[in-house]
Amino acid sequence: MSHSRDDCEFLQLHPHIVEQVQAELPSEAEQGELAELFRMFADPTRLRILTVLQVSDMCVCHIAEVLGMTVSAISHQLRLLKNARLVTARRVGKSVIYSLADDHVRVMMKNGEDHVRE
Amino acid sequence: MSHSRDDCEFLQLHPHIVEQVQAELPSEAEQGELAELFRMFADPTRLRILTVLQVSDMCVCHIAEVLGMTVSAISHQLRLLKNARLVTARRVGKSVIYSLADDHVRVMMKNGEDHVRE
DNA sequence: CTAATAATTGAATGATTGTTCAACTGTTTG
DNA sequence: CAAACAGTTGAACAATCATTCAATTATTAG
Repeated sequence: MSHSRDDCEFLQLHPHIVEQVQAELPSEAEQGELAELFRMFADPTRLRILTVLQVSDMCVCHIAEVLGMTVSAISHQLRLLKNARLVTARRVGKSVIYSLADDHVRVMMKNGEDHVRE
Repeated sequence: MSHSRDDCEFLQLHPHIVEQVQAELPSEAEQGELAELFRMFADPTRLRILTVLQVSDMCVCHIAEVLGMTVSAISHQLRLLKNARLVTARRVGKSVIYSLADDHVRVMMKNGEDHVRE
């Protein structure tokens, strides 16, 4: 590190602020989980899948058709969304129908949209 | 594509569902902006920076110290957060003090935390 | 049982990205 | 002015990741 701790003059005026703030921070494990959750919404394809499922439950085949992508690509992303408990799957005959896991997903997306609209 | 549109029997029962759902979807530009917003929260370091700034405005030097990372690494991430209008910067002497841009950031994070806690 | 449809999976590939390092710009102090 | 501090920036590197392709599982129809 070219900047070591003692380089900062400001720190000498507030010698305890670093420890104080550190004490208030959530654990790294919690932050990691939170980052993983946001990461699910951070990819355009996953976001579009979630948007589609807000309109209607759908089989993989339909989702792929709506988004103009391969079934394989969609299936890979659905697996991530399912592992993150953002969607659930139920089998109906040969098809597997995916749904949003709960309303929290809608809230998260609505919140993001509000911020984008400034 | 190994699965073409006409392969799906379900589609023949609901021939217009794809077009109906497509018509309700937001534009790709909107979805892209939304994904970019979520991407800012999707990295542990950026998330920790935002958490630190929730406790107190801080100079780059302090943030680096609290998180145990180099000033350079923090500065790179702060640039992304500033471009996304999630933080603002003001110069005070030799230091640059960073702050959360607005309360929307807090809302977004609180929402994510609620979902992580199930 | 065989053929066809629906979906999943693993490996490979190309693109993106977070951190490091070194060089650089601003600001203050002597 | 020169020296020191605070922060920024660009290139390079390693790691992560989304998509493709091919092979495979599961279900249904003939």
